[in-house]
Amino acid sequence: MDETARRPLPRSFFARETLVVAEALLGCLVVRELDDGRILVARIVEVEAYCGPDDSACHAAKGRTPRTEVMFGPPGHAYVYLIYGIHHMLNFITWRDGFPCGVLIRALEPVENIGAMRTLRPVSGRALCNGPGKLTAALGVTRTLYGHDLTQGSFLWVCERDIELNAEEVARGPRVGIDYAAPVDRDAPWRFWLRDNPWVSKAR
DNA sequence: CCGGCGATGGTCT
DNA sequence: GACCATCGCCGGC
Repeated sequence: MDETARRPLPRSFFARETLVVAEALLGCLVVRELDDGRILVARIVEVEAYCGPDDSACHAAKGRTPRTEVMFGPPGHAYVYLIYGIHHMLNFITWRDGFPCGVLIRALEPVENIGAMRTLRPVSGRALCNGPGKLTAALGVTRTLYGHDLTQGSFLWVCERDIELNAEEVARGPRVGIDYAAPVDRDAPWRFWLRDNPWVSKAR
């Protein structure tokens, strides 16, 4: 990847409706700069949209709290939280200031510096980053990146896709792991993935 | 290959 | 004190 291709996507990319951003993120590259300067690159192959206070699956539906504070701010920032006491989840904040919503990154296809990823998460095969808790481990993403500005080109950012993507390559369906949500939200087809991509997470 | 279950800690009631 | 936007292990096939 050359230097121009590593430019971070601007805030205007994230400042669109969450479903639009979610689908637009497919095929894009996540770039992670470790504290020692090493650069890890991976392609986004699966995401889920969480669409504001009226979406009962969205954390912000339960109100504004210290944890969800970043969701209520401007788009283009990282929302990282811990789930089940073990796994970090990585989300990108979308749309507009004051409307809490975002996109969960659920699976990545490793592209560059895979050896470093396997040091951070020593497993073989596709278990490296085919799940939301796996990919944060493989990229060394923790709560220290909570609220991080994704448009600055440091530590964590996103680059536009470097491949062609046709509409028929994109699949969509209900989100995973939100049984507690209202039926209308449980059933909403707000999970997007690259059809047939082997790095997509196992449906649970 | 698969299904069930325990781990583990921050967050909110 | 309950709830989790999950994962890995273990046992059964």
